[in-house]
Amino acid sequence: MNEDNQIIEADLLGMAADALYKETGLRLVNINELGVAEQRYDVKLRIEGYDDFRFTAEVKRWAQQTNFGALVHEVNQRPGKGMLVADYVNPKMADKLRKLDVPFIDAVGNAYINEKPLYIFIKGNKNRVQANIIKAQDAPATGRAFQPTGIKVVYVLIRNPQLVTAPYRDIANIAGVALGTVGWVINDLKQGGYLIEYGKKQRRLKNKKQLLHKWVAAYLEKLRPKLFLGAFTTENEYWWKDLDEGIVDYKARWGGEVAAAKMTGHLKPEKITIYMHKEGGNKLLAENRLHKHPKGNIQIYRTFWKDEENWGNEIQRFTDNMMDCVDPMIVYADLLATGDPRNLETAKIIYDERLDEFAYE
DNA sequence: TAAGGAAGCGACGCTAGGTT
DNA sequence: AACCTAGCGTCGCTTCCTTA
Repeated sequence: MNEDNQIIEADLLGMAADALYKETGLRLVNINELGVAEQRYDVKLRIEGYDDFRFTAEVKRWAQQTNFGALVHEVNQRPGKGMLVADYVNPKMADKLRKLDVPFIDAVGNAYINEKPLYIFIKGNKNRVQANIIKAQDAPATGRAFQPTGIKVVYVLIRNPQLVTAPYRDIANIAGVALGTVGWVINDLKQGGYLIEYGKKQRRLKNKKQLLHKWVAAYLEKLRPKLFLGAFTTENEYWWKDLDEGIVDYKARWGGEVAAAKMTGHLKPEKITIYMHKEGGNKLLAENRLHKHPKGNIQIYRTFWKDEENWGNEIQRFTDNMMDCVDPMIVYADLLATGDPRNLETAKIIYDERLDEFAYE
């Protein structure tokens, strides 16, 4: 509801820093302002006196409610050393985070920081009323529009404006979700001010820019982690260049940096992101000698959209004939998720060139 | 009859509490 | 401290009902 998330997150950051100071006497200061493209994604921190300790914060309300794996994934994807800044980290979570060596601080003084001479581990501080104030301001994302299935629906609605007025059954069909889901999503969008109804059975998206940003955040948090198949590696460093458009033969597409490079020419891809359909996946892995490796630079995700052929002709207008790349919306999200400065720069370009204009009312 | 809404159900994931 | 387990809430599906 309240989309002043930046403010709330800044508050949360401040509260957590204060709490850490009270517990340890260490000051955490913000040395970097907002991120790119209105989406605040990250803030850098350092501990005063130890100039070397820099973290990139992942500010997270409702840390308890979010998927733990996704959370760790997100924090680890921050550039440099990621740090979770949360409203409240319960003891269980604290242990798990420490095990995985994920630094965190929360608003009630729990913390884990393990950097060379410095070792801090505080857990068990209770969730106080103060933290609850933040909670009270907006309920957790319990609305259906930004849940995994809702994200699918919103995606096809944004990409296919005519579809907004189509019968629920059609929307459900194209988005690949159940009929019952569509009503929930539409109502949630209405309530959030992202959709209006007029005349008889007419609907229209509203506030599309903000919707897009919300979609990106929700996509990264709720849906993409579920699509993640794993990290892979291969001997030939430039296999992806050789493959290029041939990737469509495997029913797969480039995402992230490769897609961004193709769209803007502003990037030399280091991490390779692929979205692949169920069919053709094994062939893709085998014929290109990709094998699983925890540190591999090839990130593979499942596609969440249905085959484009079923979408009708309207969709082609939006894909810009880049049939070997995923939608710019997804590329944009992929880039933001890395947090890498050059990627953020490129994300901005993609936003300006391919997303901003369509998002106008 | 076509379309949206509601009920009910199962699957899943998280939490708290107990046990080893 | 690490591991189970039961309990509970949420999500999303299918099916049925209501309304124009």
